Amino acid sequence: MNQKKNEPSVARKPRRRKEARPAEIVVAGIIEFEEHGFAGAKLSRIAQKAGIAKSTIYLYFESKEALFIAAIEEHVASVMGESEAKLFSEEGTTRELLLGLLQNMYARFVHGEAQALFRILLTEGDRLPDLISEYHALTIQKGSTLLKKILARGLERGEVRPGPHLEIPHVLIAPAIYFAVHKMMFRSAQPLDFEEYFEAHTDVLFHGVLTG
Amino acid sequence: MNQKKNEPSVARKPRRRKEARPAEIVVAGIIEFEEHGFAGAKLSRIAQKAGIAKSTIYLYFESKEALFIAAIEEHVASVMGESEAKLFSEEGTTRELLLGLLQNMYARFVHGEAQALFRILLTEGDRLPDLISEYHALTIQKGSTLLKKILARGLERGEVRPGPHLEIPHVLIAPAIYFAVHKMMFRSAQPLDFEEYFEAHTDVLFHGVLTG
DNA sequence: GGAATTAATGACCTCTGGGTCATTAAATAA
DNA sequence: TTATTTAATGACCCAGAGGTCATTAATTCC
Repeated sequence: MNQKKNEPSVARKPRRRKEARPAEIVVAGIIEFEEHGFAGAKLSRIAQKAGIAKSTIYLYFESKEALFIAAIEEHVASVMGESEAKLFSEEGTTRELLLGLLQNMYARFVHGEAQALFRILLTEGDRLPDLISEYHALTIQKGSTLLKKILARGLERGEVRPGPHLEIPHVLIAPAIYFAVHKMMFRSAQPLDFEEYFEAHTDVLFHGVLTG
Repeated sequence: MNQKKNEPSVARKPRRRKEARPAEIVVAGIIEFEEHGFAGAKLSRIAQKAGIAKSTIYLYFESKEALFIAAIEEHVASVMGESEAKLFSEEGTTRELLLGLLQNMYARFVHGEAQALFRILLTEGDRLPDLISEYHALTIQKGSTLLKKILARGLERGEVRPGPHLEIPHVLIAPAIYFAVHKMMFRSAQPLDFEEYFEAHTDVLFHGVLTG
């Protein structure tokens, strides 16, 4: 059973790691999956990005699909984790609370790492219904719940006018998502100026839902 | 040079077409590309959808990439073609004009065929800068120009308040795009109710930019 | 220092999928 | 009816990518 193939040759440079490897592979994987999608991603390129051999990936992940899922899962957790509890601080005017929420959203989806994740899930989400649900819960669900609270509080304080937006707050943050989408599609063709856009968004939003 | 391979066998059913074929292949291709992206799309599956053999595709298209580009180009033209000139009819209140524009947008991007195209370009646009530019010109560019006109007219008539939205009208139609994106990602998880959403959108929009 | 362990490797296997081509049969011409 | 043209086919080719495995060398254990 022992044929004499695999005569390896000389000179390799295998310094050890171990705990670090999986994370490195995941990082390289995220980049590759974001650039090429699942089908277009190549394990050889991921390995290259991570500075290892292709076969090394299989020491830590069972398959391309397994790596994909692990990578997305970790990214969902790490990117969407913290920093939402303090947003609803009960202090400040409704205007200030909304402004803080929007700044947070733009920071995440337009400037931050969440954009890559957003793009991957938008593209490849059909194969990952569970992750989509989790992502939905961590972003849209959580965000709109928070928004509803802010609006309800504002209504009590007389700062927010009544209307259907109290139940469908998505409409209010939609321009932020639109900006992210626009950036993904048209960043080469015709980029939007962020400062102007942000001002237009808040301006319309405030005039649209605030009293006075 | 004449080896005796390809001993074909019996019984096929090749009734003729000819002018119809390319269009059929394009339709099957659009569906396949929308479902699986460029890299994930299989010519065998496209052929199957079109009811022909895989090799028949090569009678009409040079390669997978050529088919892809031809398919997208045709779809951009056919889906985005007509029906925008009459939107700005100079008659009616600003409110009515805006309402008409929004209904048109939702009809295209949420209910109509433009959604598939939108998804493909969002996913695969990086490889097609020219098509992206064309698409941008036909949709965003044209739409925002029209919106600016409506708003400018409204400003003159005293129906629209001044503000940064006059220059960045994207903010006003963003919720429609958001709805389409939400539908693409979360249609299984948590679909939005269209009627409610549309009402919230128009309500916030009108309060946000109209006077009185 | 030597043996056992194990992180890492690259040659190799296999199969899928884009692409080619000789052959077939329906349509058309003669 | 026969010959010619051509739309269509399926067998085939082959590169590339996912995945496997015997081998290697750094590390650890004694």
